[in-house]
Amino acid sequence: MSDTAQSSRPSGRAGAEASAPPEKPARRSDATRAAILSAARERFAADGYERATIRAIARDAGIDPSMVMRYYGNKEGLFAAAAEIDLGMPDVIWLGEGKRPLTVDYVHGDVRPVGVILVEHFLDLWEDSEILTALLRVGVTNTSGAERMQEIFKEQLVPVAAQYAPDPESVPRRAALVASQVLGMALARYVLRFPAAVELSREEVIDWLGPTVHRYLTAAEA
Amino acid sequence: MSDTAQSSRPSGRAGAEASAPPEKPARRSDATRAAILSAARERFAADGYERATIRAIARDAGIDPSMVMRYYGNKEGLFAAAAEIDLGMPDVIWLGEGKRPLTVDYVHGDVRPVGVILVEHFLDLWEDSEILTALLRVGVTNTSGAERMQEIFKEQLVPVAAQYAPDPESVPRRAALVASQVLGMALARYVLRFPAAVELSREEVIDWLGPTVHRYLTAAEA
DNA sequence: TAGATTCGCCAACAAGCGTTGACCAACGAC
DNA sequence: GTCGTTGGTCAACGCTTGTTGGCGAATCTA
Repeated sequence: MSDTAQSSRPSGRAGAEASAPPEKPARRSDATRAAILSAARERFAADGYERATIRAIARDAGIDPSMVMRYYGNKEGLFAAAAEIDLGMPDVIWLGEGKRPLTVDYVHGDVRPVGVILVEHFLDLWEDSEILTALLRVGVTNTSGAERMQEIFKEQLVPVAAQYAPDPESVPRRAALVASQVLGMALARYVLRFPAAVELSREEVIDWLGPTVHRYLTAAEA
Repeated sequence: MSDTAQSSRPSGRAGAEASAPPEKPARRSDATRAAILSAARERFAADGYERATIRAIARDAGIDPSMVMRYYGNKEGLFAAAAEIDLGMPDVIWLGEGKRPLTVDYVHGDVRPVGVILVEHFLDLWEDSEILTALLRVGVTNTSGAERMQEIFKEQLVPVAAQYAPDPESVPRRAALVASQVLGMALARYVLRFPAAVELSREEVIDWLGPTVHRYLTAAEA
């Protein structure tokens, strides 16, 4: 409850600057907010939802627990804010036409099979930040965490699958298959830390999973 | 602390019966113990470690919370007892020699590719009981849960991989790859419940994952 | 029948949780 | 300088958790 500031945007700062993002007050407490969010991601990633206590997060951020409540309403709200994720899926286009369709990743100027590009991209995502670990650890035991994962799957992975599936009706199925393999490797490697999965080199993971993902996306149905 | 009964096994019941399993006192409270264990598995599967409270488990089992402590020492002990799992991996042998090695499952008299047999077996495991769901939900946020999964992986899945890997040195890697795909599908389908993964028919899962698992086990390295 | 043991319930504990509201200090506008 | 707004701390609340010890009833042993 309470909007933090409902009747207090009369003066010059609110709607006068750039108009691309509708609102950006730039408050004095932004540093604190960011510290809370960062600490929350760390704790959620390390401990999951229940054991990541607001008190511990506040301690990590160097502030009082009540600040968390003030800025994010409650624990659910804090998690929702911390689990705001953009997978940044590579902007790819279809190049091949025969048996081995290729794609180009505009950002990296890469021309390789989709499967390989995607697996590499996911490895980067999981290793560059702990936010996906947090989401997975929470999603497994928390309803709203699982719903968040479903949204991300639907809004960010399905569209990629739609570019490659030979049959539009099979798109969600294919996306689910890709998710199962990618999430499964993340689970074994970054969450459960199976030694044999951790010891796989980046190249090995790409070489083994790339073709699998590629097949899930592009192969004719059984 | 306290062994439940340290100086109280003098009389005739203890070591007198069948000698195959070393000890089987057959206590009067076995029904209660079983009820607790069953309720615990349900709760751990549904809620994960933290939210599966001893009080809730006791309520489900229709007894007092203190009974749980008496019989299993503490919550950790209860989980350890509830997570005692035998995957019952099919007793398989190598039949093929060319490109498509086959196996026979002695129990079912089945002759098909290993990948298919394994995927089918895991589907049965996940659907016939909630114990694997419990283990996965707990393993993701709880250290001893994760360790339990590592043990099961090492003792029950790696030996299967050892029968098929062309190179003995690659066995753990291949087992990890298989685990990543099988666990990933279980995660998407039974834990996170991605609609697209839930809607896959049993046959579709087998047709898509079977070849993947088969390749992870038997293909030459990249 | 007498005694010991097992089984179960009850009441309580110390600790930790999310959350709240009162209060003080710094800042910005006029 | 004054005053409203914001940023932050402190102490406490009601509740739930894992865990403990005592006590009565049922059961087994003899």
